[in-house]
Amino acid sequence: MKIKSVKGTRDFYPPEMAVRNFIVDGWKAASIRNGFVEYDGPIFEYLKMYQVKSGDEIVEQLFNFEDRGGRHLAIRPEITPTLARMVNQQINTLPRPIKWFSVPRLCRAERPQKGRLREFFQWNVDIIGVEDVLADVEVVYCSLDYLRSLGLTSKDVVVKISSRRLLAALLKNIGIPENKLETLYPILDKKSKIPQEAFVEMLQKEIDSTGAIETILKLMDLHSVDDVAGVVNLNDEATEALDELKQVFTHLDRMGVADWCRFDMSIVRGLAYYTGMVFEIHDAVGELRAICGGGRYDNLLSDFGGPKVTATGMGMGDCVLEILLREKGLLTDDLPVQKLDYFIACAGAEMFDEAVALIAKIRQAGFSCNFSYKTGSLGKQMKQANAANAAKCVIVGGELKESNQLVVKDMASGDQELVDAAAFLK
RNA sequence: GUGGAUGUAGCUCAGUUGGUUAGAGCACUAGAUUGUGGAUCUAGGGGUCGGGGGUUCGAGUCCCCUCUUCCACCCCA
Repeated sequence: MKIKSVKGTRDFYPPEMAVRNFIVDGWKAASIRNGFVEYDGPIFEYLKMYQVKSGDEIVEQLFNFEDRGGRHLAIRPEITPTLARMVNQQINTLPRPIKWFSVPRLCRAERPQKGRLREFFQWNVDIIGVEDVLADVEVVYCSLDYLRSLGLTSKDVVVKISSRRLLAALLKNIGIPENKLETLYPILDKKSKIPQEAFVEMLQKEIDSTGAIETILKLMDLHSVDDVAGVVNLNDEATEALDELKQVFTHLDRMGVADWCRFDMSIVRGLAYYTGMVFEIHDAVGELRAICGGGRYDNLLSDFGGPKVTATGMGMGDCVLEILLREKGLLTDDLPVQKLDYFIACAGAEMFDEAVALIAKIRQAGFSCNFSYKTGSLGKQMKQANAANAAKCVIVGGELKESNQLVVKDMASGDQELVDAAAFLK
């Protein structure tokens, strides 16, 4: 029976693995440049852990199962709950601030479509224990530092920034009752994804005051934090939240990434989990789903039974990123699969034993080394050396017996030289 | 979960109103080439035409079901 790969999964043959490593290695390097330390958790957790934050409807969207001990478990669809659990467990001994990153493999039981699969990798960076908005800014900066390192520019991607805190304060300011906020957030989040009329219609279902709707529409179109005060009279909470967000943009400017960023009140983010600054990074054209998203979540640790500790972070998936990089020509299919230091070619079967000894010696010296199992023609072995991406090819031939010498050939230049076997690798 | 499109070799695709033994390019393997790689030439392997059922003397081709992949919706942590 022929077994197929499972819906929404990918097989990473060496060329695909090279692409994955290219992306993941970049993520790790950027994390380290920005002072983050790596962590990881288990790939499955108690199902209950994901229900705490997202409710029962989440169960249908993740892979869950019961183990032989009757435990209800789920393959992780995100790593933030695991992070919260891990930090809570050792909150009293961990030095703060906690700046951690991870590149977990995640699974979600959703229907696959462009930029979304059932199994993927997601880069996460989080800062726990810093209340200052500088931490939020650092998370944004770190994401941009990575994207810039790939060759993307502020013409290719845009960071859309808003604040949950500001949004809540402004809505209350224009007479929206507190208990309406939760229903309004998902609607506002749709602003840029649906036609204007449909958006207004959805607002009308929830809000009676036409004045309030007009104000919301004006707010949604603003592109600068400085214009907010001109649309709404600010109460103390709104003023404070606005000052905080202005501070975010000031820091971004200091760090030299202000031209990548803009204020956009339609960035709300799905769940009620965020408490402060929120952001998404999109392709400039706006044709793909978000490359990256994140924000401040000050209540999550306490929601998971820990003390009240502030946190901010972001996640970036590999699927949309790969599509964008290909579109921009920053990812080619001929990415080098793997390099090899030495390939040993054996000129004549009678030299094979010496060749085998040499291979072991090279590997012991810490170099990568490969060879052909068949002592066919030398030309054939050179072909293999080439296919293996070898930097150098060592030919073991008559010279070894005649004068104890090896032929070392540089595969890139084609130059070759005779080297004393005793001095080789010394 | 809903809707639309799709499926022929590892990949990209031909395949006439239904008609003999289903083809090409690339890739792969071997040879030309037992002391020199990327090129060239020659040969070869590789297919239950996604799977199952039906119509027909006869199905890659027509019909039904199912699966996959892609796209959109729902959702997006």
